[in-house]
Amino acid sequence: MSNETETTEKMTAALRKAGIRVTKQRLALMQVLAEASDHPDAIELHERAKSVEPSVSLATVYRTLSVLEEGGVVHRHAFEGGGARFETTHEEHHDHILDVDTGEVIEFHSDKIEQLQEEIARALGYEVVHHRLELYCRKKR
Amino acid sequence: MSNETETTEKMTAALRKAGIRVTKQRLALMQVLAEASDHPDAIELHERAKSVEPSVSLATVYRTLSVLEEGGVVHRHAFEGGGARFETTHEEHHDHILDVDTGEVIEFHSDKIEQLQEEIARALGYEVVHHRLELYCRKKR
DNA sequence: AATGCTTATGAGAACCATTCACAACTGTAA
DNA sequence: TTACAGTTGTGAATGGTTCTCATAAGCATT
Repeated sequence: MSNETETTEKMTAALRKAGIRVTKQRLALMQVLAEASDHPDAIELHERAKSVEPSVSLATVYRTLSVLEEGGVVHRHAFEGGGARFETTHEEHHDHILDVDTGEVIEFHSDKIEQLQEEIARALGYEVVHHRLELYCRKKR
Repeated sequence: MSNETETTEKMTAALRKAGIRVTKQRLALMQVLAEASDHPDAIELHERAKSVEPSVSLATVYRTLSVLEEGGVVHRHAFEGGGARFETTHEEHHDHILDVDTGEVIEFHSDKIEQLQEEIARALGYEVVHHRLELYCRKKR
């Protein structure tokens, strides 16, 4: 059994379980997302998905991404400049460093910062629903 | 001498100093910005500016906001949902809490968080050019 | 005050990412 | 295999923002 078939079967099972119909378009996009280690935008995901399954339309990419986002499978990021970029949800929450010169995205996490955020919100009578922390950076030389 | 005239003169001087032509549209928008204590978007600023000087067009609002942003007079924020929102640059840098129910914006600042950000970036070989920290919150009850 | 040069303006078209509308198609359960 | 609800591709619509271009206005110089 090839790896491809294996992942496809897993995805099929996951969709069935969630009561979402298994279509070739959805499988193609999910495969592309699973293989992506960067943070592609919808256009890029559309390109990649088309090379797996040519019948995928951009509208379906957007529709599927919304479904997957609601299901907690992917995260949508609105970094500065350009459209939304996506990544598959993985184990740990993290924030992002963006290289302002290359556009590269680096992930990081700080419990201390998260804790301080909670404290600040609490002191003002709020509780944090979610947050956005992006460091726009330049490589030191 | 009325207060209005006084601020108008100050703004006129500031524009002249920066080598930017003084127009009634720019004065109107700057007055509106100076009076705003919230974080209005371009449409809202256009509404307010029109009530001061009816000839202000939306295009000019956008153009002027860009000029003022480049000059460091205003900050542009891209919070989740809807268009950009603006505020006049004041003394201290700060981040934002957004009430997810009301859309209200609260400003806060944490030296500790800023310091941790620097440390994290430095450890990864980067220096922070600017950052974005937004806490999407709900009022505690 | 009139001149001339340059920049700013209003109106509406253009843009771009994203969503929508709808008729055709397809997955799924019976 | 059928029937029906969920999904799809296409192309049009949307909404915020920027652009184009002819006209208007600011400002330094007479």
